[in-house]
Amino acid sequence: MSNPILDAILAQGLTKWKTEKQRRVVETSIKMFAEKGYANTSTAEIARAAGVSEGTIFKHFGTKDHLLLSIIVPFVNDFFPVMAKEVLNDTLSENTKSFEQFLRDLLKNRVAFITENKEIFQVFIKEVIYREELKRELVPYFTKLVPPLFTNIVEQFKESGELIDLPADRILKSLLTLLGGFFVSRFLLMENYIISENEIEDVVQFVMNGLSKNQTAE
Amino acid sequence: MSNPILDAILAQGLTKWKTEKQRRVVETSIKMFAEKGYANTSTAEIARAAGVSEGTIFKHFGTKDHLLLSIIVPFVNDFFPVMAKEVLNDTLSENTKSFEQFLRDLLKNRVAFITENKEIFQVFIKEVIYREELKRELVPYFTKLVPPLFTNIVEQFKESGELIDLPADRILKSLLTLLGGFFVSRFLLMENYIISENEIEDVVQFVMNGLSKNQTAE
Amino acid sequence: MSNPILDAILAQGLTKWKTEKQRRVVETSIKMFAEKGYANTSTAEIARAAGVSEGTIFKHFGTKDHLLLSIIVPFVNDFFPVMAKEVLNDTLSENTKSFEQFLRDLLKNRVAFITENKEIFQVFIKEVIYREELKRELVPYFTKLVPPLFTNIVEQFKESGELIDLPADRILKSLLTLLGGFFVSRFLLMENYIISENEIEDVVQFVMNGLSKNQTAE
Amino acid sequence: MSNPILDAILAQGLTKWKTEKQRRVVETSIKMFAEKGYANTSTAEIARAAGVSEGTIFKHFGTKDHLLLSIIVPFVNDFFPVMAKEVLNDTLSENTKSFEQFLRDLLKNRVAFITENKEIFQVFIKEVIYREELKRELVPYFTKLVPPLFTNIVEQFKESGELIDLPADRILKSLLTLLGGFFVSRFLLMENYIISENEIEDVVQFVMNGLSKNQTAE
DNA sequence: GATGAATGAGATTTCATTCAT
DNA sequence: CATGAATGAAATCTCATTCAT
Repeated sequence: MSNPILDAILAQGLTKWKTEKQRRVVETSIKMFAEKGYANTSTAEIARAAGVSEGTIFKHFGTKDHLLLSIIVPFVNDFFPVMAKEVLNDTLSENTKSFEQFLRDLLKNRVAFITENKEIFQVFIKEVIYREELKRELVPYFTKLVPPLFTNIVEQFKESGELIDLPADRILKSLLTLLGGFFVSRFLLMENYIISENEIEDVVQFVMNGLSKNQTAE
Repeated sequence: MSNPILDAILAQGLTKWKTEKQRRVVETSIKMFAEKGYANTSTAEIARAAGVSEGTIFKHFGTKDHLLLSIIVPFVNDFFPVMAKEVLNDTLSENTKSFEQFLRDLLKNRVAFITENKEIFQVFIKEVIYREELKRELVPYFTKLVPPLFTNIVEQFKESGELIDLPADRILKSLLTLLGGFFVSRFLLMENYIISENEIEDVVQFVMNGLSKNQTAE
Repeated sequence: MSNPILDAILAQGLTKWKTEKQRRVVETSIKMFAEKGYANTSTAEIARAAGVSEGTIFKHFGTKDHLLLSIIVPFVNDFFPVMAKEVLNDTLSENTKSFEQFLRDLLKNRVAFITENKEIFQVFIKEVIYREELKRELVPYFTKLVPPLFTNIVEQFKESGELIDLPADRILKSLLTLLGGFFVSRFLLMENYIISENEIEDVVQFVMNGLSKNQTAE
Repeated sequence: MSNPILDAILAQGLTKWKTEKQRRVVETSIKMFAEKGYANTSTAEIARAAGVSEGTIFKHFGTKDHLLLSIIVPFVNDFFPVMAKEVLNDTLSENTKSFEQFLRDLLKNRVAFITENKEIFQVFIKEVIYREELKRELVPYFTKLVPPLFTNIVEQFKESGELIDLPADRILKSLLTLLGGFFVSRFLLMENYIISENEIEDVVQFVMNGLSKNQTAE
């Protein structure tokens, strides 16, 4: 039942790094893990690039693995909960008149967030995909956490008649697959790529109307 | 300008593995690279699991890196060209009456292919995402190769009035993003997952009509 | 219930070292562990003194700890079983007329054996005393194994009237304490010390008659 | 000719530890050294367990080695001199009528002392046996110091006719070997073992009369 | 006096690769 | 073609010790 990585995730408070050198280690690690991957980055390289001794890294983070978690955990703690509360509820209850608008706001918000944390996002995705143990522990965490966040919204707009009359889980599967592919392709495959408002709008339109022509007219 | 990996890709003929032991090495490597990633699999482990000596591996493959390429290259050589010729042209000229039908056939075909080569697909994706040098060399190869394959088809169905009136590159971006997300999520994140006909149909419908309700009516 | 070190002890067959280099590693380790102790001997030192690379050590022995066991285990397997069968039974049934004679023979035999394996004996004792985990696993092994070997003999000579009329366990406790102290002091504290026939005879006399004067006569 | 450890032993006065934190460091070190040995206990562990900073340890003790000496030296200074004066002389001149009684008193006294200082005794023995340099410096110290303490007594009781007519050094060798084995086995191998009056009496009887039956009779 | 961040030397361990058989 | 012992470079990690605060 015990899940050490999730335990670590939960245990990690909001404590930010105590010293300048620790901060430099984390920042450097993010950059190097994002570029070459965790397994291809040595602690010696990190130490050199961060201008600290290797001892310092291990003094503070214990193991290289825990250094990785020290990067991933706060990101995970920020990414989904924030999505849950700030984005979903706030957006939904006050401003949003339509699912289309909700989707547009969500996309803009998450694109902005990931653009700001692009390298951590890369590290996170790469390691979740690459390392079986991380996948085993984190993927269920998401698949349990994320769909419920959206189910209510989808149901609501199905009732209002805006969304197609399919079971919410099937709607979400398509939607999340597209959004996942969107983020991964844009932030992992196309580096240095900047997502424009127009592109977000294309995605929104694609989600809403698909590719066939005469959806609306006549 | 020289590109060693592409060179290797092109140089590699259709030669299949000569000896039983070589075959076992390749098969074992695929399994282990798929599960733990290239960087986390040692040649000693492969040798043990394949029941050969480490010497044998290096006799045949020279380096561990070349062993990886010996796995990836034939896969790449199969995946896209086959897609190009067999699927696209054949499908298009003879059977296909609509883009929707083309998309359905393409998806079924590629789902079948990847299901058969699931582990190699995992190795391929993981390493392309994980290792900068591989990404730098292979991603442009795809972005140059793949869109042209589809441009004609998209244009054709735009003219026939089935597809929305957007520039082909924007249509393709949305489409390929979705399809990429579909394959990656189904084959990398959800292991042991079997894709049903129904699910393919859901994707097709989503691509064609999106999520909003009143696509057709009134 | 499982006991990894005992498992290793039992698993270890009579296989002697396969290669010359491995033999040199073991021999060098014994010398260095005996002199400076396991914890104060680095694998780098061993490699240098044995004329092999560090890699070779770890290729064959896996860990430094397993190298230690590779030394201790065959020693343990030789020391006690041999004592049990060859020394006790053979000596007892055929040659021995008295407990005194049995004790004399036993002492000579074991002194000869340990003199031949002095350094391994030192390593063994030092590590059993020094490291809690080894003690926890090996001490019960001895306290279960050794006393039964002697109980019969003691009982037999109690009946024949040669030995004092005390419970065998109390006799053995005194006897084994003395013998243990004898071996440890002579082989661990006094190095380069050679045990003479006379000294063995003194021990035998001490065991039999103690230090008080008027044991026998008048 | 200079002997740093002996120098330290002599230099160390009766100064007890000045601050609470120093006391905690020493106490914690004794426990941890006794359990895992000096070499397997890090100063970081000691600091954590003692609730002080690592800096504090080095502030007071300079080096880890000196911390060990700060434990061993007062013990050595207590153990033998006290034995010399209080036990030997006092006991001898006033109360003791026989060697047997002297031995009994000595054993009771030392058993009580070591029982009280069991962990320090363990540290002391372990490190003397384990580390060559300590052995080289401390063993001669004992072999020079201890036998003279007993020679007079042995000679006296040889003259009085109680003890066997052997050279004192041979008598002492047997006796000290037994006593050493007794203390080491009881306090190092059998932990949590409590030595009873009966057991002491058994040892005394063994020393005086040995194991053979008809010492006295007829 | 006390702290604990930082260090660097060195320890153990891993691993792709070589090569004699 | 096949082996597996051997290597050495590099990786992760440990730890006594220093020092600014």
